[in-house]
Parts: sequence; structure tokens; C-alpha cells
Amino acid sequence: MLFSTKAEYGVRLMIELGRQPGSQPISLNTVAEAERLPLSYLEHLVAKLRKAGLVTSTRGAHGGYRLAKPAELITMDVVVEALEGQIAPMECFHEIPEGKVLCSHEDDGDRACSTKLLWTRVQGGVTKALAGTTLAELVEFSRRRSEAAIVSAA
Amino acid sequence: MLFSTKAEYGVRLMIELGRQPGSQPISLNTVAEAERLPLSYLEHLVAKLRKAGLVTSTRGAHGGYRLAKPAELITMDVVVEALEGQIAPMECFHEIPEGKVLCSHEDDGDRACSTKLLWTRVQGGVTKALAGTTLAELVEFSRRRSEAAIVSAA
DNA sequence: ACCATAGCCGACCTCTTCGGTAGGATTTAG
DNA sequence: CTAAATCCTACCGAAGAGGTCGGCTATGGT
Repeated sequence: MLFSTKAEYGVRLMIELGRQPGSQPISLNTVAEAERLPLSYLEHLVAKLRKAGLVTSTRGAHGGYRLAKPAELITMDVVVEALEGQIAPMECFHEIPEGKVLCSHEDDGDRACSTKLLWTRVQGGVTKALAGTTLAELVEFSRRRSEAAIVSAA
Repeated sequence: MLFSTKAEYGVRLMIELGRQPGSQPISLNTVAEAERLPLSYLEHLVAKLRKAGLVTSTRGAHGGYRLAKPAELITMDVVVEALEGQIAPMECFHEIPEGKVLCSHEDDGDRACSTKLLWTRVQGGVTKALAGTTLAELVEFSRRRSEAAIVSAA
């Protein structure tokens, strides 16, 4: 598996926040019940999202979470990276600001990192897919699915 | 990390086999020394490659491994899948023959798998990158790198 | 015949991560 | 004051990663 359930649950959480129209915060408990996920585990995940500046929280009664900015401006590479840590196909693969990659055993001699070409392509494929998807798209997608479910039930 | 060192080491092993011009088998020990990898660990990896029909082995003295078919016909999705197991972005994501994907909690009600759109795109990006790269390309790439190293040392 | 060289196979071991639980402290609305 | 919520730290069992080890089997060279 490329990603763990951290990404899955975390993205579901973000979508749930995005579905909410108003600007009043919604509690984790609500999300946990809607998605049937363990509350105390979600707490850990939402903490990462908060530290990454993707959600804001209000404490106390009637508190909860909401998106820190409109869903159209949230791309999924940022979300997944906040949840899973840096996205690289391989341990030795570090990202440097300017879109370049560095392999940590670059200097191991002549035949080191003949795999670099491959991992660079994979990295590109993943980040392109993630960065090319906004939270708004997923919210929209989920709305269509739930409408379809209602129609088919009628 | 998307992949473990199993993929890294295994691909390096395949490249090393691809670099060999003749059709005589080369021993794992040779590969292990060339790539500075633990021999006994490589044994486990090469077993997976053999079971996947990517390499053939000859036992006994002067035995070893060689590619089961020309490097041009070996695409990296098959190699990586042999080493890492099925490639899916998420636990609940199973591949079915006809290029379709199935999410295992498809039937969990209306808001299940709103993430499907995202993981489908990621899956597509990865497999496209892997399937679009042949072993021959990587062998060629590694040859150019070692030539460059020789030149710069001169 | 008998080594040395190789592939083959299964058991084991340590360390980290995953997925989750538990308990408590703090903040805030009513 | 209290219920509802976020926040924080610690812990825990299971699984996988990344090996190691010992022993078996097959084969070529002498």
C-alpha cells in the first residue's frame, strides 16, 4: 500500500468539513459518527492538519473545526503530506525546494542510484495527481454520490 | 515512503542483471558486492522475482541468475509488483483485471469512499510511470552514469 | 569421490510504524 | 457549575521492515 489509513481518514475528515456549508465549526464527534471512525484516533490526525494550517479550531462547548481556507484553494498534495509526512517513493529521496530531488547516496560511486530515473518518474506521477486535485472537487464528487444514493433509494 | 527498500534493492538487482551482456548467469554474490547489499537479504528478493517469472536460475557451481526475457520487454510495474505486492494507494483498493478498481467498502452507504476519485488518480499516476519505464531504459541510464564517472575521474 | 560454489528454504530477531485506547488537562457556552 | 468540546501525553498489541543464520540441495572441477 502506498498510503496508510492516516491519509484515508484525514482526507475523509477534510471532505466532511468541506461539505458543511455554514461557517460554524463542527465537532470531531460529529465527523466520527458520520464516517464511522474512532474519535480518539481522529484527534491525532486533525492535530496534524491543524499544525499544517489546513484547519482551524475553536475550543470549548459548541466548538469544533472548520477549513482554514476555501476548499477550492486546498490541493491534496498538501493535505496528504501533512498526514503522511514527506511524499517520496523511497527513503533516500529528499525533496529540495526548487522541484529538484536529491538522492542521499548520490556520491556512492559510479553505479549508485541507477534507480533514480524510475523514482523520479513515480514521484512526478504521484505529486501531479495529488496537486491536480482540489478538496472542492472531492466534496463535489461526494455530493453527487450521496444524491445518487438518495435517488436510487426512492 | 511509498516503497520500501525491497523495491529499491530488487530493481538494482534487475539492472545489474541487465548490464551483463553475455548469457551466462551471474551469481548473487557478484551482485551483492557490486551494489554493496547484504547477500542473504537479496536471496529473499530474488526468490520473488523468480516466482514472478522475471529471472531464471541455474544451480550449482558457476550458477546464478539471468533475465528471463530481454530487458526491453520488462516493464517496471511488473518488477515492483513482484517485490512489493499489489500496488494500490490504499488498503481498500483492489485491482480487477479490466483496469477497473474496486473499493472494498463501496457499499457502506452514501458517503463511503468519497476519496475514491483521488486514489484512482494517484493509482493511475503511479502505474503509468512504472509501466512506461522498461528495464532497458534503466540499464541504459546506469551505463551513461558510469561512463560519466569514468570520464570525470580521468 | 569430494570439495567449493552456488541456489534454495525456513526460522528467527530487532526495530519501527500502524492503528488505536486511555486519561487527564484546559477552554468555553449556557 | 457543568457539559461539551479541544488538546496533550503516554501507552499498547499487531504487523511489517530489514535483515541474519543454519542447513539443505544441486553442480562443476580436480
